[in-house]
Amino acid sequence: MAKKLLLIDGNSVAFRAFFALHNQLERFTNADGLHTNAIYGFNTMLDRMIKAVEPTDMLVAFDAGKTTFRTKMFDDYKGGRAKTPGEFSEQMPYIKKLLDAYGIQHYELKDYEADDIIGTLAGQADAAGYTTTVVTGDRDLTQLTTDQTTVAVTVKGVTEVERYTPEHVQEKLGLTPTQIIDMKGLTGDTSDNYPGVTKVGEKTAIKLLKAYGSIEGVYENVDGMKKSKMKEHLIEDHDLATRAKVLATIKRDAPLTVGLADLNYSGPDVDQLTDFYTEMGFQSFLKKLHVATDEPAKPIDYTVLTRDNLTQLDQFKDGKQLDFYLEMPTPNYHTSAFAGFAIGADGQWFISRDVELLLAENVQALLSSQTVKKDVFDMKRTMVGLNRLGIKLGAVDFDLLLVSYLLDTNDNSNDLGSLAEQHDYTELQSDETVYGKGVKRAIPDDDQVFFSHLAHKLAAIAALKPKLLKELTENEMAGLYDDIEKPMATVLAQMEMAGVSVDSGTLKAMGSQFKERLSEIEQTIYQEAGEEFNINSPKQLGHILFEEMKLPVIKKTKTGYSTAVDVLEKLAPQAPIVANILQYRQISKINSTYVEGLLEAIHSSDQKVHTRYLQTLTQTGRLSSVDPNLQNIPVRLEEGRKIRQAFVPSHAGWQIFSSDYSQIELRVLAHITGDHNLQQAFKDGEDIHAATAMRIFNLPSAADVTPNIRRQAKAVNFGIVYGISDYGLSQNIGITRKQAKSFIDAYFREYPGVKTYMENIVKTAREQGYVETIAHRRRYLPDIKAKGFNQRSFAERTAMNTPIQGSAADIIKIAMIKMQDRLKAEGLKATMLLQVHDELIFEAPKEEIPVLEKLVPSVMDSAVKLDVPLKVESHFGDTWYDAK
DNA sequence: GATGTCACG
DNA sequence: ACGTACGTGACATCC
Repeated sequence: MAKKLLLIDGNSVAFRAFFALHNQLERFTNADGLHTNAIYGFNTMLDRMIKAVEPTDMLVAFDAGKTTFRTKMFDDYKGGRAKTPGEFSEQMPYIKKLLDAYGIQHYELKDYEADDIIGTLAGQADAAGYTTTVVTGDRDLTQLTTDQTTVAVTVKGVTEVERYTPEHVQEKLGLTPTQIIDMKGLTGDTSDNYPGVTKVGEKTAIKLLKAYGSIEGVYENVDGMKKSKMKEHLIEDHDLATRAKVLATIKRDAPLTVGLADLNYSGPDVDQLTDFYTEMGFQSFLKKLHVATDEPAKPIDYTVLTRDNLTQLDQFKDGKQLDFYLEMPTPNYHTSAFAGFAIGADGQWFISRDVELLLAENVQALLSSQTVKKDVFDMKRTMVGLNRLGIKLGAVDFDLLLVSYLLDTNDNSNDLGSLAEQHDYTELQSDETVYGKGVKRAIPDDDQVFFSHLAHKLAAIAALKPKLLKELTENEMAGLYDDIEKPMATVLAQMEMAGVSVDSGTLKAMGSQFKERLSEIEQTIYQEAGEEFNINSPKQLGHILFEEMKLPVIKKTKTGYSTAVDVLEKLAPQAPIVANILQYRQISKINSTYVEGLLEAIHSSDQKVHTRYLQTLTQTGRLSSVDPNLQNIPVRLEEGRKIRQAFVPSHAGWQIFSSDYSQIELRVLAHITGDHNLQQAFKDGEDIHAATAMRIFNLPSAADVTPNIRRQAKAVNFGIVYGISDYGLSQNIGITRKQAKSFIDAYFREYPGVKTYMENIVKTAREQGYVETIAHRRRYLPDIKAKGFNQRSFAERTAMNTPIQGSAADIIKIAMIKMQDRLKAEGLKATMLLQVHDELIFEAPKEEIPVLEKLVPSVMDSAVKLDVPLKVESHFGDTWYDAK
């Protein structure tokens, strides 16, 4: 196995940890009065790094004492430093004790600093082909960076690190890692108290090194430099620079008495660590430790169900409730195999791997019964799964997944075990623990292991039901659950099962056209660039555009030059290659995601795609769609829109019918803010963007609203919904920040109710910790009180946006439930297929189209009663493309 | 697995 | 001065 070495600069990280938690110094003491903040912080860092690196070998290096070869060389090395606080020193022995419990080597060497130990080992590790990570709080160690050695420097506290690779050093400083030593030589180091060349700081040093490569190079050329103060200083301080370089150079050949062979890391000694945490009073680590150490599952009673004992289930016939769980090993329940099931109540659990047993008459009767209530985890998944076996699931009472999502959208997991644990039910292991993860994930062969896991799942559902339903009622969300989300799950299951027919012939034809065009554009681009490269690689593309072709850099990303559309659009006039790249990107996106991706998703059995709507994912209450995502099929640009021609009705003589809410979010805004002017505009049926334009730009008549002015007003309207900032608006429509600010001020002046609402909703969020939608859907916003401006601002914008986006989601969900009822009640063949946030898409026999044209809008616009009217527009045609 | 990019509302 | 629009998912690249 590949060796991965983690080297930690003990003193430096401990010191960082001490100061990161310095303001909490008095909170962090154990029963004996020992300060523990540095130990705690060190442990946190250790856990994170071990998790991130997954090292096979580890060592923590410490400084040995006051004197080192550096102080021998220069008395005042690290002189003038403030005395180490006693509260810090007292913790050092315990950090070493912590390391012992972790089974991690630690080492110090007389006359050498921790850096030198690390430098030496990292060098040996590179030579031996290890991958090495160095953790330190000291930027100087970045000189150790190589292709195999990454240096992670702590920033802000100890848990966040900046990773230096040779590329990152190059990008940040424009230097190679070894040139960092020369830089330190030129600049000196005030914290280590040694001077370099007078008046030479980082900037000057980098410039010199870029020109001459090294300190030696600088001095070889110093005579030829033109006369300047800098030249004088360089000559005058030559000795200082030479000495500083030696001081800054980390030893790669310290006489260590440990070697790579001694560093094997195989995990902590849990007993020893438990004792240590107990001594330190680290409750949270104690808890984590015992969660992390896969405790064996608690024994649980269950009965293996067979053909011979099926009648035992008849005891539940007259029962009021029954727990049921159907295990499918992969996420996509439209295609997953069946691994088994569990059924029962009140601690009587019946388990089997054989889902055929569910087809037995008495079992089917229980599942489809309208009087025997079922408690499950993920009813939609269960319904679709059972449907594949030809079984209906009737009368679901409690869906643990759905309820726990509603209670807190933040901690939603799709794993029953993790979810149960979040609600303090710890007897159920996670699927990852029992089944494994990644390629190793598999249903256990061992019946005992698998069956007890399934039995535990039922036990968890049963145990959590009363508690969670009580919380739901306390939070006024019982109605949301009973009247919206639960029926919604059934409707969604039906839509998913129905699926949408996709004409693969159309897609394939489009695909070959796209491929042809792509290779043409590709050749043009290569010619314009003068070389071949991977256009899909932002890294290579950035190199070509900004280094080879020297185009101006407009925006940078974390890792390099940004090549996003807005950047490329600005560059397009300067070089023809840019327009071609944009074209290439557009087509390649359409082809890979929507032609090839969609073709992959077509079920060969019925030539349809069956998406899965994720009902318990978004923070606002919207749905999301995966596998394939049918909520982002292109529409804005004609090129992509053509993809919709491949979405066709599943029967001859049928058509696609679509209805969408017009401006639903702005209508919701008008409703919940109660703003008179905004409400009036909708009541009068005005063009809302034009109306806003007239108001904020103070235009006398509708004739004065030019398309451009309307576009700007539209952006302001959107901005308001998103929780506006002047900067955001200015970026969006390309105006100055000041102009944007004046637009916003004007908006709030004209719509004062909106202003009051925005102020109040943020205040409410701060006071109660959450915001809610018209259907009482909650979103908790813990960051609303965050110290960081950025975090807090984000939470504030979210507080403004969520009630709007979320209420719109509530409305269309209600409409969908009513719609499905009406289709059935009216005896229509029309089928609801898709939901795209504010629109519903159906397929129907041509004859039913006139019916739908009346029925769908009337159901949608009467779904809820708002203070403003809801408006719905409809379209239809032979394909989704034509329903426009 | 993270990152950048781009498709949608 | 902070550094930004809200909510999603899929793909390709590169480590």
